[in-house]
Amino acid sequence: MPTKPRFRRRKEDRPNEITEAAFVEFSRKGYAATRVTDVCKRAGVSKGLLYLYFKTKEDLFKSVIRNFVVPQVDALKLAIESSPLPAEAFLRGPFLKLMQELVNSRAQTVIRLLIVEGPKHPDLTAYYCDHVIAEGSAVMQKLINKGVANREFVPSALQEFPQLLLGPVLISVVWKSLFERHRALDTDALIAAQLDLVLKAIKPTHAQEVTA
Amino acid sequence: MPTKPRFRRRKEDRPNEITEAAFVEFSRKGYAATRVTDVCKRAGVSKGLLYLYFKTKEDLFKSVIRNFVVPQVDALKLAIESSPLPAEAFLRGPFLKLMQELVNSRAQTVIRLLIVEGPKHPDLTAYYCDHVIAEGSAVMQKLINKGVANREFVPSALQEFPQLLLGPVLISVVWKSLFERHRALDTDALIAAQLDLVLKAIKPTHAQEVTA
Amino acid sequence: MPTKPRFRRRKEDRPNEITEAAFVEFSRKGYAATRVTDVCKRAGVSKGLLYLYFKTKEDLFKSVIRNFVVPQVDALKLAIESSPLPAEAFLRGPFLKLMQELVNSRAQTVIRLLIVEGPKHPDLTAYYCDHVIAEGSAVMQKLINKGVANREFVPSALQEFPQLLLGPVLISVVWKSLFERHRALDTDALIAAQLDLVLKAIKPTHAQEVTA
Amino acid sequence: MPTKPRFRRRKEDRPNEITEAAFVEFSRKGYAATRVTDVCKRAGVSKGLLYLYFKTKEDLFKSVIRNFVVPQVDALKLAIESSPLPAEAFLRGPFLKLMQELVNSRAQTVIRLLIVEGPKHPDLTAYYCDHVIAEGSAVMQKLINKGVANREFVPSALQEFPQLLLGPVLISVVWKSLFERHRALDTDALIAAQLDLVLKAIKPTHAQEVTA
DNA sequence: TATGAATGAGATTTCATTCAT
DNA sequence: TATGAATGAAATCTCATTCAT
Repeated sequence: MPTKPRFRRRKEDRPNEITEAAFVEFSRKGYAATRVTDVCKRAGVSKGLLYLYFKTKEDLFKSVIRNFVVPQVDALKLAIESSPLPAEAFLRGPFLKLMQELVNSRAQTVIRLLIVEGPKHPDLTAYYCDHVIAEGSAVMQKLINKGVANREFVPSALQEFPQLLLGPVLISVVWKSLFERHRALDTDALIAAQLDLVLKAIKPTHAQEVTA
Repeated sequence: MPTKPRFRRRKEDRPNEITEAAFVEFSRKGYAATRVTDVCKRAGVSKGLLYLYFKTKEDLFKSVIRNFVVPQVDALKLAIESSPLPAEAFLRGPFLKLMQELVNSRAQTVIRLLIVEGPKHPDLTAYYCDHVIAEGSAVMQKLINKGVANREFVPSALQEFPQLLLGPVLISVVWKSLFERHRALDTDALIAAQLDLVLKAIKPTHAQEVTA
Repeated sequence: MPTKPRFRRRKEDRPNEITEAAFVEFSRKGYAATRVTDVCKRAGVSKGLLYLYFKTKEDLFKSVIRNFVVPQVDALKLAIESSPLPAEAFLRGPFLKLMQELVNSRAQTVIRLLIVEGPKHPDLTAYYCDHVIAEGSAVMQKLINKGVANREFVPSALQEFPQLLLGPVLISVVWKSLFERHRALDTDALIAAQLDLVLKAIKPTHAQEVTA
Repeated sequence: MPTKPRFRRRKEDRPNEITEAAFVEFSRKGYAATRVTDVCKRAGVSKGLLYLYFKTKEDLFKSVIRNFVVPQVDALKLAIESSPLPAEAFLRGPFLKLMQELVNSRAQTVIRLLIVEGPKHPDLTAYYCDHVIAEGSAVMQKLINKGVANREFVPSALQEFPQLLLGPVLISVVWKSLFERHRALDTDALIAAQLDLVLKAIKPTHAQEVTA
């Protein structure tokens, strides 16, 4: 068997391979504690090559965030917009599942990294704000509004603050990274509970139905 | 013998002064980016002295967290236990105010620091878990249960997951540190909205009351 | 067989093209701060090709020096030897002009590079010493001596140190690279002044002429 | 005998010790090729300490230049201004000696370093221009003018370009660093020759004296 | 010939921690 | 107690050079 070739020459794949490795390292140790060398080792690449594709460590970090964030939001948008289900059914079905999965996905890492490093990178948070927060909120808002229009829901503050649905997701993510080893939390149940409470609050009561 | 000269600080104050200075520095730059020297400068103390009281930078960090966390929880416990108000009135009154204040208090900093550094310090998160999470949850749970016992509230998942009330607090804290400069968020309204929705969900409806 | 296509450069030109590009880069940033990559870019050539012609960066440097130095000296030699003018007329005419031009020519760059890198490359300075210094001095010496023989000039230390004529050239070169932006210097006048003073010193005075 | 103490605690001397060491290293290898580590080793100091006193390597370099330049110029100024000698006697005596010594002094190194690094550090050359070039020229100019006023000298371009006297000094410095090992040059004689020629040119001739 | 992706040694700089005073 | 000069390990980043293609 031949020795490992020193050169591999795969220009197109390299940036992704490196970003992937960086994601893993960052998610384990956080940005500051991750050494560029470790990323290189994981990617099976020399330091020089990493710096060929990413001007600085910070650059690499931004690339990690951007790479893993956009697909998620797009998936959500697509799911909501293409679904024929009525609002409540959609929320209790695909939407709940998506939120529950978020907690165990890479989103967890990205959220933690953002919380940590965000304040130092205004351009990154601006990007995130526009592409994730704004679009995500808009899409959820549209869904709630559709329900109100349908008479599935009564008007409520949720129309203004659709992100309330994500409160337990954030709690879960933080919990998992901090307390999971000390105390279990059934994040699926937590997220479902919030959805349930909120739906109970915004669904017309019998009295209202009668009145209407 | 004369009294101690006033310009000479009493040594017992030193650790607190240092912790206080460290809090400020950590909250501005985060743990990794804070230099011990800066903490010393702010505290008006030499490096040697700091290392007399705190074995390592990490040690200092833990002290910061512990110092600012316990009083908060104690205040909450006291407020809940000593209040004569019925559950809903308490939630809509003092409790809401307390949650809203949390967002602008030092809690914000502590939460961010914990998220960042927590994973590296299991003992710290264990401590936090026991003293803040567990006690805080217990106290909120007792409050909800009291409301249920009173027939103010119907049974709900909130009894199992009282932390759902804090979802919007966490959202607010994260928002403030990341997105505030790009997009405003009325955190008071957000927190109030969640409380309102949840109360709507767990208060007996007319129908239920009649039935019951 | 058809003629070689014109868009394909003939390989014999490549080394010169590279040396030319290197000259430009070296003269802008100095040897150490010039990256081989930049030379390649300027020459429109890949790194591999550069290293085909020049074993190392140092090698390239030496080639630059040699390439631009020899023609200059040859021009001077030719000018002096083929000129029918008497010594003073030659000095005040073509020689002065040549010196003045030197300051703005590539010689400036070469001199700076030599001063910087020379000490590290004894073989290069040896080459330079033999081909530029020795020959240049000899040629100027011959000129002065001719003037003395003619009775245009009286004997003087200039016969031993003809390089004194170049003092202001060196001053000008250094000045231009260091101080020009802060303080202007009329280098043409400076060089002319030295020539004038020296000629005044070595031309026979009336008294001497009479005596003689 | 005890082991070498790790700490020496000589705050006041350190910057000078380090600058001195840096001077030696820079003068041997030039700025770019000198490693900070080498300077530290020579100074018997850790890298951290060097960076306590000098923010960057460049900073250290500037300090080297400034430290060795000012005393020289001050010495020249003092010598000229306090001397009772007539102009020619001063030039042939103390001034000649000073120029000759310059070649073998640290000035040689400083000049080489300046030529090499100057173009990259406009602030440094500005400083040098003001403190060395301007003041040096002014002081030489005053000397020449005094001689003209005295009728020791006739008016000449030397009044405008006193730096012509330094031409052979520059030649000598460059020669020593580049060609000395290949070909000897009697720099003392070279400098004296220039002075002699120039004086011959600017002293009144017999004819002129008679006429006048 | 010709390319340019890939290497890796080595440079500068930072900062938590120590300890002579 | 109290100081802050001094340490040195370790991190990021650069660039001359190589070699599979």
